[in-house]
Amino acid sequence: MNDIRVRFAPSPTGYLHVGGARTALFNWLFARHHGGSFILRIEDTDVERSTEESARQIIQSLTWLGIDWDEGPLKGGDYGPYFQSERLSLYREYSQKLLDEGKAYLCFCTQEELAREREEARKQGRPPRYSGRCRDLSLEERERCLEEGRRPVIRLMVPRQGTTVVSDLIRGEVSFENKVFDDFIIVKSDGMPTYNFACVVDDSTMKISHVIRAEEHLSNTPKQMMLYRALGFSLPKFAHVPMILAPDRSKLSKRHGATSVEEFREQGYLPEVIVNYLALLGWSPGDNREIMGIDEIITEFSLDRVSKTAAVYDTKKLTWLNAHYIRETAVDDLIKTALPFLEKEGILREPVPDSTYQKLRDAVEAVQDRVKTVAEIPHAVSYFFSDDFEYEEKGVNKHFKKEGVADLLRAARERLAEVEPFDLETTEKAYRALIAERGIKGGQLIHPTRVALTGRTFGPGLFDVMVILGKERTLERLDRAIKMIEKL
RNA sequence: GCCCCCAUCGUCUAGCGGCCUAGGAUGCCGCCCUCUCACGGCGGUGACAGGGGUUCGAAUCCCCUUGGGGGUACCA
Repeated sequence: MNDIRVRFAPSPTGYLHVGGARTALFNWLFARHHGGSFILRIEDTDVERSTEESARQIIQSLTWLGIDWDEGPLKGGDYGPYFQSERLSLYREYSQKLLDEGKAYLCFCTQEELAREREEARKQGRPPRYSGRCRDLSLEERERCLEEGRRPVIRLMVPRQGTTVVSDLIRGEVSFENKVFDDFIIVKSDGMPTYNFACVVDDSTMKISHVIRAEEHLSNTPKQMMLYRALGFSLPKFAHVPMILAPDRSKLSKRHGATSVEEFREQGYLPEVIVNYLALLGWSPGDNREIMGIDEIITEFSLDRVSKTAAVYDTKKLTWLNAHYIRETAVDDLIKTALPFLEKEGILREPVPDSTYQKLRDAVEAVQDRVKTVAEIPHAVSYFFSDDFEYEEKGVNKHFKKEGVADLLRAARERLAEVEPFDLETTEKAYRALIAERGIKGGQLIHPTRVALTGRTFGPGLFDVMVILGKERTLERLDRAIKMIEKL
């Protein structure tokens, strides 16, 4: 492992959504490509919104995706702890240092005062920036405020002149006039560090070499650079990856349906599909490859092939990719991932006995290229496991209400009764013979039979269905359908 | 309001001055295969936001406009 160190630093305030997952993935790919370290750090300094449950959830989602970390929660490492809430003494140490060196100061303004000032400034068309009033507080004034029990925040003294230039690996040089920034808060009145401060202290003390994060942080970067300078830390390299937008081009949020990794999992998407798809959102290998295995992506990944344009994620393409992977997956592996779904839908219970497993295997194989998600499998195979199904109305109208269908099915039933062994070849031969004798089109017999056996007008090849069901159940279902048709 | 970023088919993208009458994928449409539905194969639809420059030559470089996104919090 070399000295390339990157991190993913989510705040545990909700599920891991596709944007976060993509950021995590790019960091991870970068680390794996270069043989560096990938660190997971939990940014739980927002006491109000952070939850342990959310942290657990994020960790679970990352694990499911196969994004593993070299240092972080559950794993440890030489630069821990990896929860910011456990690093408070570190932030205290550095904020005190800034205070001692006169690079930061205590501010006693209340949130109400500040809000009022902002409002005032907005009305007058001035930028809503903090005035810097408390910079010049006298020692006495400070003492008095402290004695009154006011809880100050700590602000960084920001240079009023000059320019801060961010050197971004993806966007090139981006410059900011220092005067657009105010003396921003680095420690809140509850003693917790703000994002910009904790982030800098941690990235530096954790020896992060490349800060790869979403573009929404680009505007924060000059502030962080000011902190690096004030603290005497050396700068990491920055790379701001484009955002992922919801289909309506707005920022991703809860109201956009399935945006969390967890939801995609529940909907029957495969982790390797999410990874493949996400890798292609904002990055491409440079040629026309789209279906790429994880190892392939790792060897090809490079930051200079990351685009600058925000991407809208499109579940249509995700679904296509998922269907493709499902087709390519070995049946036994597919069954393994489908089992929880099958169980949930009451199709079967674990442990699956050998005899059932064989049937399950045949059934899954039969529907494998007909489903787009694993979650569709239970419904697709349900009639193989339950005799108790309804006939589709469309099928009844179209195929059961035809003249002479009952008679035709009766004839078919008699032929099939004599078929031995009952396999693909023999069943089809029997049917073809009957079709020829009657001088009808294949579909005229095959369609009503399918409705009789499955209740549906679509599905796997009819003879596959017969063989998987077995002779006995095939005949039973034909009998049942004939009876039903006669009552129509 | 101010600051920053971005701009190729509906969507994801290739393109880094001539190879572009702009390539691939997905979606959609049609045809073929076929017992249905899928799969697969073939074909079609569809984009350089607009305007100025620079250049022998611009999707590619520069400027403006427009549009989209982000930031501007005691959120991260």
